Amino acid sequence: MSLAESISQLRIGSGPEQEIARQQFAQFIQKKGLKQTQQRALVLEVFLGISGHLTVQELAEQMKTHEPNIGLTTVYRTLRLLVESGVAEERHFTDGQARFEVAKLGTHHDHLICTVCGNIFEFEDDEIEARQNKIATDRGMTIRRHRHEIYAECDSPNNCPNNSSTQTSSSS
Amino acid sequence: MSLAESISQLRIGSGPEQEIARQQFAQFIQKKGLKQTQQRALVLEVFLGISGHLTVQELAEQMKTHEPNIGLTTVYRTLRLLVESGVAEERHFTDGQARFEVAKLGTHHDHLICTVCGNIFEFEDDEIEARQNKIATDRGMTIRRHRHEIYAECDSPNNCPNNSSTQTSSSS
DNA sequence: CTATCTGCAAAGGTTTTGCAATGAC
DNA sequence: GTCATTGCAAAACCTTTGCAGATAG
Repeated sequence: MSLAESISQLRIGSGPEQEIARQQFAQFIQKKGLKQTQQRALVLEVFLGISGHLTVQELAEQMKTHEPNIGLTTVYRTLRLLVESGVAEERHFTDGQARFEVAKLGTHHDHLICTVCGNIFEFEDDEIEARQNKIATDRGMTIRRHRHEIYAECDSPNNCPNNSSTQTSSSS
Repeated sequence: MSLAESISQLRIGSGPEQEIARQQFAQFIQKKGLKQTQQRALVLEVFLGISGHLTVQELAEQMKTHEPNIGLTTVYRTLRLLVESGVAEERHFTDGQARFEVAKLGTHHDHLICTVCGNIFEFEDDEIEARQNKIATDRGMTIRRHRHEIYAECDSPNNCPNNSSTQTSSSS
């Protein structure tokens, strides 16, 4: 089957993190009494293979290069399962679209978003994390999670790999 | 006209912050060659009068108590102008809906959200702001704005004024 | 074989757009 | 008088749901 071949191909070049994610998802599927299907495997592999913050549309596009018959609905449903299983994380930036990224367990990474080219960088700062904890504990509260997004303009567009493509019309 | 009367009424009780916002919006309108209309004034006044994070629907509802004929489209369009002018800020929490809040000029207020009672506190931390700036400038970027939300649980529910109800109003 | 899964189409909800009439300047 | 603005309806958009056929266990 070409679908199975695609999945095997995609697996080449994967690291230990991907392996953990696969096991995590497989366990989740079993525990819930669900079934392991080729479509789910494909969604997982494509998702793991792409590092970034993907919309469902972008993911579905990539998916279709491997299996044109895959339905948008399946991508949505599988993505929800991936979030439930802890493999993926769902985020909402300023546009109305949901974006998904690989959940990196333990490491908090926040986002620096370029308002010129839409590029998304990740950052982490222990000092900020520490101050956050203080802010919460000062009020007798315990942090569950947090979200930190910085929207900035790149001074030199060379920074941004995709400054000439996918422009979102903004002029001010 | 009842619309004008509504606007006048709404203005009563406003503080200096609202006055600044009005001027800012008026300047924006003029600079852009746009026109000052009663609908825009009403949207602005209702928006300024409500402290909180409102969806367009909620705002439109409030609007209709003053002027039933106002269209949802106008609310959307005016809200966009308010964001452009810097008077309002648009946010996206986990649901798909956009929420708007009054942009408090100069003072960055970030959010500490209690996951137990839904209360929203505001905080500000110079150290965090400084680290943010460094993160952006290190990559040759200039910060336009940022978004920092901490989700936490209150240890002692007494902290939270509205832990027993579902109020979203703040007491400052 | 049975229960889940898939893909299509249709529905759901939020936001945008086209257009004739209205209103601001 | 001119050009932006309004409100309605319709479209566009993202996401979910219903259903008959296909598939995993």
